[in-house]
Amino acid sequence: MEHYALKLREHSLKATPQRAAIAEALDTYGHLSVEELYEILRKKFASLSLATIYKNIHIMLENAFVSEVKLPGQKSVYELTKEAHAHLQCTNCHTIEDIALDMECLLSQAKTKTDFDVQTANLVLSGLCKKCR
Amino acid sequence: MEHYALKLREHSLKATPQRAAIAEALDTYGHLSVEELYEILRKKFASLSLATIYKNIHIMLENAFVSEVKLPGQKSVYELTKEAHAHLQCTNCHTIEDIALDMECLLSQAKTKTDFDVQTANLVLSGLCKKCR
DNA sequence: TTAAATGCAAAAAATTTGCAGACGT
DNA sequence: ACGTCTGCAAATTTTTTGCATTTAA
Repeated sequence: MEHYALKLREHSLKATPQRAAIAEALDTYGHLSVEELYEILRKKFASLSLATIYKNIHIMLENAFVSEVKLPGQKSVYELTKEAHAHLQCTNCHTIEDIALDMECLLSQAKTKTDFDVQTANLVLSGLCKKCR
Repeated sequence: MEHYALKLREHSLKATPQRAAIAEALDTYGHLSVEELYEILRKKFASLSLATIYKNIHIMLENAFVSEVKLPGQKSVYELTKEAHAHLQCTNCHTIEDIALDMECLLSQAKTKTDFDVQTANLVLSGLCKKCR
């Protein structure tokens, strides 16, 4: 997928096959933990090292190619960086869904109540998905 | 502080001195990581074990005596469970502040846009505090 | 008195580091 | 060709576990 190579270079990342595969996996699955990425990529690269995953996740976070999602009571998962959005997770089946929410109503409250100059918001909503309800 | 012993028992936790000290430290400092708790309590209990901190944080989470706060790019910190609230963290000095926000404006959006039955919200706002601005 | 908690040591899991050889640009 | 990346092995760091002893209720 030359497509991922391009995206990588746009973020000043050398386009190695391992990195393209990380990008592809995240694009396909949406949200993956380090361990999950490792298991998926191992099928493609028999000699893949976990250290490679860690090193790449780090540099990809620095370059904002991927973003970390911290879920309550679970390991972090990673996703390709997209426009800001919140996450919705089912407490039963643990499915994660992206959701675009207008945060303005919160930011205005925050502006009134604190002296902070708020720049970013990280929001995770938990509940029951349609199936598990 | 017999006060903390009572609170602990209300959450079905045996009131050991170590647990009361964890409660007191969290009450005093607001938000602490495992390592910070360990360093603080060690002054009071020379023989304190890190394992004791871990075991207690776990059971206190189960019993909702404490809550975990996951901050972007950092280790989790813990706080005494209070009514739901969001967190505000300075990206420069890393100070954490609690803030009560009315989330209704988000929950109504979520209700419209998804099939989830949303139960809880975890929100961390990041920005610059008054001093660091 | 009894179930549960502590502390210790060891084990396991997660993450990081250094380096030689391979590879992208 | 150069600087960076990969894979490996080892080192670190973080978290968990088992067990003997102590302790809260």
